[in-house]
Amino acid sequence: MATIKDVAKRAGVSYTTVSHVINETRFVSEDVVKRVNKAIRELKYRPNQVARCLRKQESKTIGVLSSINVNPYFSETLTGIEKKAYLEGYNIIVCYSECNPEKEKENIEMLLDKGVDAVIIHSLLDETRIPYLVNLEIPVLFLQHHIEESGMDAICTDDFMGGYLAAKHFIELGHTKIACVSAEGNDNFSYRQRIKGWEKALNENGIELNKDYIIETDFHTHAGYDAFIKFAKMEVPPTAIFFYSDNLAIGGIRAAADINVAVPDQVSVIGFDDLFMCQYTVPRLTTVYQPKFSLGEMAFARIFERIKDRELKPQKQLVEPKLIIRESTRKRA
Amino acid sequence: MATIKDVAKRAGVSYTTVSHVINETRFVSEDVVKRVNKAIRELKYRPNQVARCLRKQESKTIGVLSSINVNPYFSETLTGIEKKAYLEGYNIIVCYSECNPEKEKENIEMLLDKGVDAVIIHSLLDETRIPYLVNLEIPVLFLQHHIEESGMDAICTDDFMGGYLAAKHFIELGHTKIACVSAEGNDNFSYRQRIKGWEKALNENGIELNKDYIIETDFHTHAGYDAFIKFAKMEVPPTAIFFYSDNLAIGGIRAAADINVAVPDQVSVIGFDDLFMCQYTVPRLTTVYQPKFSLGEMAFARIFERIKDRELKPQKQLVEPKLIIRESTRKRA
DNA sequence: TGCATTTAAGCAAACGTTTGCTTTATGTCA
DNA sequence: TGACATAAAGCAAACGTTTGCTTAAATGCA
Repeated sequence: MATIKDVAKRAGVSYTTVSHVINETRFVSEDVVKRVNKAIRELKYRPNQVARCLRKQESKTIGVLSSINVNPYFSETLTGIEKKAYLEGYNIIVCYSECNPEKEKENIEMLLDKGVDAVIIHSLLDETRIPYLVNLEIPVLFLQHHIEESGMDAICTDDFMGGYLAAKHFIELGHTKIACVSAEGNDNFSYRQRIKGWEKALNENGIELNKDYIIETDFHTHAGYDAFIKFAKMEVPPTAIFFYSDNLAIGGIRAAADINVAVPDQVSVIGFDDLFMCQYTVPRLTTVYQPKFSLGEMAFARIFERIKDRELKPQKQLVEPKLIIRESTRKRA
Repeated sequence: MATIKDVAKRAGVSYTTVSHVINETRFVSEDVVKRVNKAIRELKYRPNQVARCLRKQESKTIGVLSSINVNPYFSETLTGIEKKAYLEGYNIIVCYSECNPEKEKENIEMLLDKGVDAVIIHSLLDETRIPYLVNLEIPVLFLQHHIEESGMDAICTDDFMGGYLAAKHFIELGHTKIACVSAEGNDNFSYRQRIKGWEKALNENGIELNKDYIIETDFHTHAGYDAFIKFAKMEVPPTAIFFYSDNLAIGGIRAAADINVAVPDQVSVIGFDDLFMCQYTVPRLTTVYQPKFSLGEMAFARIFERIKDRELKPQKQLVEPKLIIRESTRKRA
């Protein structure tokens, strides 16, 4: 591989000048610019980013830490981040914490060692693990997670609104026995918000929250399957079920088919995310849409701003979710 | 951030010695080792990987180039790569070519500029774009793609066998009007193999290949939907359809539901990949399983071998697929 | 004791850039 | 013509490591 010195030699100038030609950091006479560019072309020279990074202390690389990758939801967001990053000449290093605090911490350290310019955290980490994040010297942005007063950026779907919309839709359809399947309980920031919005809609309409109608479980599709069956077997089963994610809801409607419960005739179902797959399930899934791809794009756009202007104050951006009505919900019989 | 010089000063030794302590590259007296390690702990020193990379010409980072990320199949493979990489202290930079030759090339160049130690290509790139890959000085490995004589490693599912298994299953169930929905025609290496295996099974059983029973389309779920309807509307519709991917097959069975064609009673359906989702569709999808996660793990393991021993000759590894029989296939009525 | 050998650790160049400071050549003006 | 300003480009340090070569001290042996 040719270096800047090879280019300089071939063009008959100092390598300082070559550097200035490449970066357009000071005036160079037309004639010299031409010679340098010619040499660059002839040698197929490309600046070594590692050396540049060492000298400039910026790597044009950002780290993305996800918890896992099983849910297509994560990939779509990642795609949004990557797309925007590419346009600005940035690369992304992805790590999966697998919800393991040890791996999470190690990953963050690896990212810092590699000199990433910023980190996007798209991980359901619980709050005890924040301290070592707060005083990194690089910008940190949380996706779908927000920690008050943490001094970090956050971009989140308005989960409260999402939960509210789901419950309200059920109520408008005449349902009162409304259940909910969540992932992961208290650690889960999104869930807490959704359930609050949910409760609000119930309260506004004088429907009491029945604790038996809430199942907390994990985020695997099969957990949705099991939860549905549990509800169906209750003495007074709910007539409407809100699943924390489409992934869970898909398990739910599959369970319904297996035990001959008709969705939506007997039970209405709402999911969350609007995965692509919702358009292909039987029945097609009513769900709360969140703009996964855009969330990724926004995340990069924001972190890029912060990289360029280190004085910017952290902020929180909320993105509006939208109810998408398909075939899995219906007026109560 | 503390540097190696800070550590050296604090421990009262030269920074050469600190380096040797860290890397265990030469004997250092017990006493000095202790002092150095103490200083490292006290300063929370971590070696700067950028500087190390510049000097050693190895980055402990590999590049992964995917075409896109819409199919969960990609994420699962990526997860396998990441997991193995993490265990060896490697990070991965992911890029998406979006099937755009320009972006693909740019991405490869960016990866090289960043000094990645190897590249895994998980992209359906067509063969015209190979030349600039063959003489990179770093190992290159193709996932699910193989180019004869290219001098590059490859790890592939035995697509020929996969196609063969699918067709044979249909034949054993008594089907003779057997159709096929593929993605992307001739550029697609996997597809060509699958269709060959497919043909072989047909030939062995004296069934002629009916060109009208082959639809070539793209890889989107909706393309599977449309293809199913096209087949259903034929004068003599097929009684069995093999979809190039589960993603397409899922579209297909959704179409069946919409036009009241019973799967599997009227038409049997087989997919390919064994996506997680196959267990939750209605009906559950019979499919050709390929070990997506393991493929990722194998890919990293192999590329790691090649990084460590640059004399290794490129090789091709074939992974056996497996037919998973669920509910979408049945004996011909 | 004196010389050769071994042991432990330091010196400084190198990796490929960027950038503050300096130099050289040219032009301007009284 | 001489003093000074300006234009264009070069020099060399710095980024934080690794590593070949060297040095100083300690040891072995006659």
